[in-house]
Amino acid sequence: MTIPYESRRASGLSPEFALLGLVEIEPAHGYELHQKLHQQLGEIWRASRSQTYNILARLEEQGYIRGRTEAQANRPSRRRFELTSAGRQRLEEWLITPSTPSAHAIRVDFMSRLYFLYQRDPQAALTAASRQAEVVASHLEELKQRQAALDPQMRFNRLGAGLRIRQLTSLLDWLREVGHEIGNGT
Amino acid sequence: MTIPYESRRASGLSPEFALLGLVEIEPAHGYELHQKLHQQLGEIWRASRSQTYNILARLEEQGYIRGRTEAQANRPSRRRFELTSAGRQRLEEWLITPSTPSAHAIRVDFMSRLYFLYQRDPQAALTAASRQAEVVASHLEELKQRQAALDPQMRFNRLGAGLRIRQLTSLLDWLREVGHEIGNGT
DNA sequence: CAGCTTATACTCACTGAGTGACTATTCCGT
DNA sequence: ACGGAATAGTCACTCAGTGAGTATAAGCTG
Repeated sequence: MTIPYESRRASGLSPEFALLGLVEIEPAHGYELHQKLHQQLGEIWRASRSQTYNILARLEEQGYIRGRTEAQANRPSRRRFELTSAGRQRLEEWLITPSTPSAHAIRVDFMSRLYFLYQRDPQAALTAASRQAEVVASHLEELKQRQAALDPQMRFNRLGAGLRIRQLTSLLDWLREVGHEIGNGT
Repeated sequence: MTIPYESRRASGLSPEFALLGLVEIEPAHGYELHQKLHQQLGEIWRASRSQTYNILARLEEQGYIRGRTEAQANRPSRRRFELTSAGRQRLEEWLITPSTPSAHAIRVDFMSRLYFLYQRDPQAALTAASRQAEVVASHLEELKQRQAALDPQMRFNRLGAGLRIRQLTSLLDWLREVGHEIGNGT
């Protein structure tokens, strides 16, 4: 059995879905997508240009987007990408699936999801935020129990676990605040 | 001019230095190092066995460690690694250089440093912690200013920046607590 | 108006992170 | 006696991420 990609690499996030989302809003070529990523989600993702192209190439290879070369007079020709139906499906699935409860995943993956959901419907974003908060909260409980069970001798392991717990706690606060902020339109 | 490795990849942390540190304490072979990494720093790093071997291979290629194959009767032969002088130098340098001020770097890179420093001399660990706290604090100020300067229209960029600030703040609290905890020996 | 930088648009070759599957042998428990 | 853990390591792979390079036209500067 082939283990699906998502579970194989819960970390290792890249702006893959953000690019799918941008392409869905409007088909565009790589250079343009890279710019949008920077302007609109620049505090979230920091992909280099070649990284953006890399991801687009992979997405095309995997059949989630399809690019068509457009020749231009007086300019380098370019490839305009659009979603395939597989890509659309993948995007929709991502939009309704909470991120893994790590600080990093929330900051990049969840934030991207929130961005796209909000554009469609602020209410959907609100729902996503509270579902995400639940996932984080339950993971937090789990971590707390695990820490309690850690060998007290393993001091640095405990400290490490303690940091995680703290970070998740402040993450949770933030998630709830985001819910509020979206709720009452600023 | 070649840009040095460290600044090229401030993120992308791997248990590279943790392995150097373990080898310094006691020369060992890969399997053993992997186990120690798990037992002693398992809450911090989660490297697979092959990942550990990968890193060891690279470290050897780069001249930081040197491995000698030991044949064993009735067991697969193994390679015992020890630090080279370049490796020792690299390790010492790492030990006195604060981590980049991101949550992830603190959790893995800084924690590892603290672990090794503490074994040598709790006082050194204390110093490292307060130096690290300074670095984080100053980065935090920078972020706050950058957030204030962000276009308020870019709501999601602001939210993203806000989250970073929160995470860094709780990080800083934790760092100071760690200082205390080390200070009064429990 | 010659010459410089900047913007457009993409390609390539690379190092490094991280995983899973595989090879072999020995020891241990049932 | 026999299956499974433990010991010890290799291999081939995908994905993350960077820097340098290619080519052309628009814009501006002295």
